[in-house]
Amino acid sequence: MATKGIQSRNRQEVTGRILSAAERVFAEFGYAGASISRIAAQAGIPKSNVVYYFETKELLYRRVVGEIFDIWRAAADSITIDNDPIRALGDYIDTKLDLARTRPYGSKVWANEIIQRAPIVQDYLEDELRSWTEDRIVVIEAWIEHGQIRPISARHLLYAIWATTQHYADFTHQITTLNAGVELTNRQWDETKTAVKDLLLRGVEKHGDG
Amino acid sequence: MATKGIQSRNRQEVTGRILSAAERVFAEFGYAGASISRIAAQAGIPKSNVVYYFETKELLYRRVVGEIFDIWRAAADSITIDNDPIRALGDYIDTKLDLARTRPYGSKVWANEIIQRAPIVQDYLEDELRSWTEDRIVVIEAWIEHGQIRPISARHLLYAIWATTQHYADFTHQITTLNAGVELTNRQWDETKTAVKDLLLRGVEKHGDG
DNA sequence: AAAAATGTTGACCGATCGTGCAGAAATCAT
DNA sequence: ATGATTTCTGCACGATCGGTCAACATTTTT
Repeated sequence: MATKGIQSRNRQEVTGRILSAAERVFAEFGYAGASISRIAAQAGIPKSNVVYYFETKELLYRRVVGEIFDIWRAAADSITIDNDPIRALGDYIDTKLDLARTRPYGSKVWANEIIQRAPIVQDYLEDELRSWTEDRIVVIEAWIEHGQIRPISARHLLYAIWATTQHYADFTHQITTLNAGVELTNRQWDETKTAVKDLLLRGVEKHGDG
Repeated sequence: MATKGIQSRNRQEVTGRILSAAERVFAEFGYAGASISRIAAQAGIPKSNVVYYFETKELLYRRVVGEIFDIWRAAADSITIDNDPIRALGDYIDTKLDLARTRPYGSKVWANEIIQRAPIVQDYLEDELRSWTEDRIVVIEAWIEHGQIRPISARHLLYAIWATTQHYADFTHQITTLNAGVELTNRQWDETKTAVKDLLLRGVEKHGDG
């Protein structure tokens, strides 16, 4: 009774491989350019097997987008009214830059989807992202009212953090090319974290040249 | 002898309509998802006519990417060693945000291409973008040496400016959705310019709370 | 006015797409 | 061991893709 049997175990393993392959292929070819057969080849199984587990290309795609959305949402757990603003925002930037490095394909899928006007996941934007964003803005504006940070635009601060952190995922190829064609080293990723926080949070801190 | 005749006039008009339609369709569907017939329909001409003027989908695409690349390059004319740093960078941000508003499709095409690892325009990156970027970094580092700005990372400052300004083009749909579903007004675009410069240039200025 | 060059268009080709489906293979329940 | 259930796979379909081509229309050149 402890296990669910070999079939269930395989089901989870195969669907996991499909999702991972799909995230990569959707990122590298876009929704229209990603074919089910390419995803299947990337996962090492026949095309029909992908359809068996996810029914349609669109349903598979929604699962991929939903995963990255949930991960990003969890990354902002530090933004609460009781936390220190600079530390909370710094942690958020660090976490998002870590995700830019470890899950670049997910970020690219999201970027592709938004660029193309969210034809598939518009409901995510209107239901979950909108309320989520408003909640964070309330927290940041409370920090301002309490005199903990400078009176900047909370909304545009969030947008700037999203833009900058996701840039290091979505534009990895451009950054690598401008880095003599080699991927960023551990040290360079640390420098990136420091530089991004330095640039963005200077404009937030109360005392300019602390 | 003053004119080139009716044919030349039409040639320019038709190719212009095709390029404009292609920029939009490539942005909204990605390279693979953009079909020649859809571009033709957007331009109001038959598919064969698009092929007649641009031969292949790839050549048409390269023309579209080349256009936006040239426009962006010109936007950074203000970044020279003789200009005041804060004013020069502020002008650059203003100009790029204007372009985000007036040429959002071009920005999206570029984003799509880089996300997909520049399969078509890798030579642009290695030849033109690389040297162009190094030149701007030299200017910013000279400003630092002359004590005109704080010693920030010139490279990451450039990346932050690119990321943030292009975010308002590439993620227009997300921003609109988070703006109660209506496009940004003139006033909101002005607020955006102010907020972006406030956030990014605070970290650059020599005297923190001027 | 005739010839040449340029522009325009629909028909067509082989390839690939998403997906439906029948049946084989493997696993589970009894 | 046997039947039920789940998993897996090859094949076939209509649609669409990028691109070719020959026929036709218009403009330019002679």
